[in-house]
Amino acid sequence: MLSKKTRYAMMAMIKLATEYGKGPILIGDIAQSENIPQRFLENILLELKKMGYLGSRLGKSGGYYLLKHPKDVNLAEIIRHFEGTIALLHCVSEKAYQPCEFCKNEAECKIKSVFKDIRDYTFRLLEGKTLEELASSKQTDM
Amino acid sequence: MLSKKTRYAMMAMIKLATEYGKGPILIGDIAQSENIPQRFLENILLELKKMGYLGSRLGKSGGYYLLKHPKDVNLAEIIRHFEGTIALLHCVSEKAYQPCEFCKNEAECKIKSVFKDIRDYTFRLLEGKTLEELASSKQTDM
DNA sequence: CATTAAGTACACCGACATAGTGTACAATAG
DNA sequence: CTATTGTACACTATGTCGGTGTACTTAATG
Repeated sequence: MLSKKTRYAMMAMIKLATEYGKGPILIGDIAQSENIPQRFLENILLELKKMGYLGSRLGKSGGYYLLKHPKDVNLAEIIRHFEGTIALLHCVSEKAYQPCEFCKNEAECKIKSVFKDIRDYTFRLLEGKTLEELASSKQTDM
Repeated sequence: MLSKKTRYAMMAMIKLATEYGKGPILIGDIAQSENIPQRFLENILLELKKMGYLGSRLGKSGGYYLLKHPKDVNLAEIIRHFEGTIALLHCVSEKAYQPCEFCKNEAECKIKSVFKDIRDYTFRLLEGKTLEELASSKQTDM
């Protein structure tokens, strides 16, 4: 199950994608339209900024805005950052791989192949979902 | 990411499947061969017993044994029980469905369809992996 | 230049989940 | 009867999640 933080991050990014090119958007506006506690959202947006996705402007008429083009950001990257990995087991993760702590012989492990298959499928789908696509279908929010 | 408890449960079940029909297996033997802390494993086996998968015998020559045939138990049920759901979002879960707390119009939500797709694929694969299949390939452990 | 509206920084916190452990008891084989 | 096994369940240590508190910095505007 994804954490709230991850879901909030996705929602905020999609919102910012729908407003792409319109200049800075207030945290408060995002919080309100996406139903996210504002103080929590501040932390998340700051984190997304440090990841290089967002820019911000201080002071009056400040706010956050997408730095990258919506077609260049997909759900896989966002989820991977906030969840640590896409995979259900470390031993099948690409970016957070750790050798299995139990397996005596990973190559022969049949469980591993199922989870690897699941991770690959999941990754492929999430990677294919760009903010552009998600924003365009957004009469409604997530 | 799956919890240790879930992984331990899967491993213990596979181990018991490899010993299916051989009578009760000691907790200690499972703990040792699968590298699971014994006291923790006790809790897990008890839980699996309450789920109806395992039987047990007390006293000398006691232990746990699979009640169901290994071909009648799959990974999906085990994971679902210990993780609560297979899905990454409640709103796409079959067994732990909850309406999306954010979505104003779930039917139109494009994110939902991706996660539904992922859940369905994951479930299909895990459901197809029976203990019988996993035990037969088990020169090595998970 | 003062005021006000924004984001920034980061420490802190309560609640809950995870991963166990302690202790005492009950059943069974031999 | 006794040793060996599982049973029961309360407890605990640690970490993560989902925030909040407080003070500060920057920028627009009038």
